[in-house]
Amino acid sequence: MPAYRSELLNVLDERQYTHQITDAESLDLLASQNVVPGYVGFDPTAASLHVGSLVQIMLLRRLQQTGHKPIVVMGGGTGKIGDPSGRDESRQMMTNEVIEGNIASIRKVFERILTFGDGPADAVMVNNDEWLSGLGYLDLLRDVGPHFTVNRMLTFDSVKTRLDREQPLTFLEFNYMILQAYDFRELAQRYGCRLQMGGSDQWGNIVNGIELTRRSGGGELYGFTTPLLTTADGKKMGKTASGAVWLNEDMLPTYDFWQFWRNTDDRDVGRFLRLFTDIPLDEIARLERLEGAEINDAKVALANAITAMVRGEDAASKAEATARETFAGGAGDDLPTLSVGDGMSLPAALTAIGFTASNKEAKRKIAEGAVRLDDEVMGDPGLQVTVTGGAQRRLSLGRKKHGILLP
RNA sequence: GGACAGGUGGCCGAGUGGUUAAAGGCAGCAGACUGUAAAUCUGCCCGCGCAAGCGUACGCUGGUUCGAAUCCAGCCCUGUCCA
Repeated sequence: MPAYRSELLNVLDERQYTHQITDAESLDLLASQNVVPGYVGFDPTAASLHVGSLVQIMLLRRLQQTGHKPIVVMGGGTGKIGDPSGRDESRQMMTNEVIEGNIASIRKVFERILTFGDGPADAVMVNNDEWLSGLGYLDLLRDVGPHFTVNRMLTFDSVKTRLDREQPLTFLEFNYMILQAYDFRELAQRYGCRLQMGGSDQWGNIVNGIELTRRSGGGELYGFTTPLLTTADGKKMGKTASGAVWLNEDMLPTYDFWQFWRNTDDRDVGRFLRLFTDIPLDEIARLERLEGAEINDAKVALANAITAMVRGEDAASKAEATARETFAGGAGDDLPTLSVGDGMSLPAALTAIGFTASNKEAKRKIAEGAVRLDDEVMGDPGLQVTVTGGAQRRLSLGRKKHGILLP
């Protein structure tokens, strides 16, 4: 473990974000003497980022926590193209209005995690469409074209895997890396940005930006990547059963967000605590030593900390309270609710509350004995569910999905 | 532009005229076991319907046939090689 002189690299190292650094020594020196503006790029392909992007978001948070300036770059321009990295299919192109809407929505989460403003270490958010959309093709070719050889571009993983698999890679996507390199140089000029961070799959793109800038006399820039984050059972972060784990509240209820972290694999708990929370390292070490059922305390701490950061303190404590009540057999008020009116068939209720995707699936679950009403197994798919008076009933699918039925 | 090979359910991938809502695998959901974990075993896994049944589905559009994912024609898309 090399001890760095800058707080930035020490923190990143201790919390295990480090995968590769282009020139650790120089970056370390720079960060120990100056405020370093650094950026991470995000694609506004949806109205929310999901937990797969959280490591990168945390990089910006750590940057700010150690006194530097985070720049959130929204790939409004590059988003029109689509990064071929890790993708085997081309993305759909989006209209400007959709992209604008997505950026505004994504910004809400960043405002919780970073401090925005005009100060030297305040975060800023920029859209690379600002400079990319105005580029003239011939100008770009003359300016940037000479610095890239196709030979080299063909060696990049993102390109190679596509070609090896005999899958299409359009010229449009092939140009992605050039535009990302252009971004880095542009950010260096506009904001004095010196550092780009990202997942390990971005290494090639980052290095391109550094080289482009150096070759065109723009000075020395640095790159930092994190390891590709997978869960202990080898899956990519961010996707679960019912889809992506979205950061935005309107895309995923806070209770479900909290549950996602509460259900973390034992083996991931320590790592996630370091990466995704500000909990001090010695406290994390203590939590990590918990064994057997006690490790559940660490999972609650994890879920609370992340939920508080992304959704707010209140939302987090509500989710925790609901979970505690619910798993003790009660019904917390953060659970999904459904009004059944004068009565509703059981399968229809299961689908309406979002536990099953179709009535058909609901009936199968009923037949499997997975559906309970007030903790009593319901085996009759024809059952009409009613709620009388001011009462409420608890509808459950499996051990984990619970909801409240109202009249 | 030419030759050849392809386009199947969330993904991968069988299937060359009926018994195919379509093998198998992955992912997923549920049950058992547990600690709201993992691993393991079991069941399920297009939709509507209580059900009988019906409706959709194998790139698109037509056609042949009692019957087509499977045969024919045209079109669209992808890859490899050639020009």
